[in-house]
Amino acid sequence: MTKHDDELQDLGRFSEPALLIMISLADGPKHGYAMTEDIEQISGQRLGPGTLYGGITRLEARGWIEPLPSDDRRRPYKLTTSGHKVLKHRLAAMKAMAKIATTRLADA
Amino acid sequence: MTKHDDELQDLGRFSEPALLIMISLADGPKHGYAMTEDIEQISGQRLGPGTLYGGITRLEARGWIEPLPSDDRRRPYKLTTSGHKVLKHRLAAMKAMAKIATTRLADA
DNA sequence: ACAATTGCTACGTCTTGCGTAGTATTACGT
DNA sequence: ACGTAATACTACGCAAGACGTAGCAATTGT
Repeated sequence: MTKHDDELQDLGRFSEPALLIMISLADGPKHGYAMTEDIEQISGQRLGPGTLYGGITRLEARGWIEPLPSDDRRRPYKLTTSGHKVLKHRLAAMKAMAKIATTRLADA
Repeated sequence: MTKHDDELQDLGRFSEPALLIMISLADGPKHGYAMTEDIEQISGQRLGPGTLYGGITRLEARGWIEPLPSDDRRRPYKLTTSGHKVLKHRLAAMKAMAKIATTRLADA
């Protein structure tokens, strides 16, 4: 497996919160609190601070998101190029899985 | 929120492994080892025994899958009615999220 | 008979999820 | 101007899940 594939393959535990955070940033840069509200809008679930900022920290450590220079107490983040690529890849996999699964449920 | 909604909403950490296991069973009953291979086929990732049987145990505890009478040393499981419903709901949510996210990535 | 595969159990550890508490700042109503 | 609510985080800690390793019995293939 190439190094390139490693990055796309090595998703670790690509958890729900981390995914939601990245999707939230797909829109454009946002700070934590804005993500909470955006995620609540699109998914119906509100992440507590522990979940949210924990996820943000891990995503930053992986290089999938990065902080932008902040003027005030807000800490905005954006998707990195790498993060963008990973998200895209992940979404394609999700769609493929959902399609297979739906067919299976329907046939059974 | 009604009790019915609770069941659909309270997904806990509806993790990747647990989802894969349920999708694998959407096909029809399978035992653990067969799930491993099926999951590898459809998702490209092979779950180790710790991940797999841990997930199975938790899904059974939640009442989303249940064991079938076994003739030999294999332990087959099937989706319960509740599990079927939860999976269906979950897939719909996944698709909706994937759609939103894809649009966001494309527009940005 | 021997090796490989099947099928699972039983751990232990590391990572995540997630709730709570706390703090400081801004916005809003009265 | 004052109090309250909302904004925006940090820090902490427990619980649950992910995941690897080791081990073992039964079955299959050569």
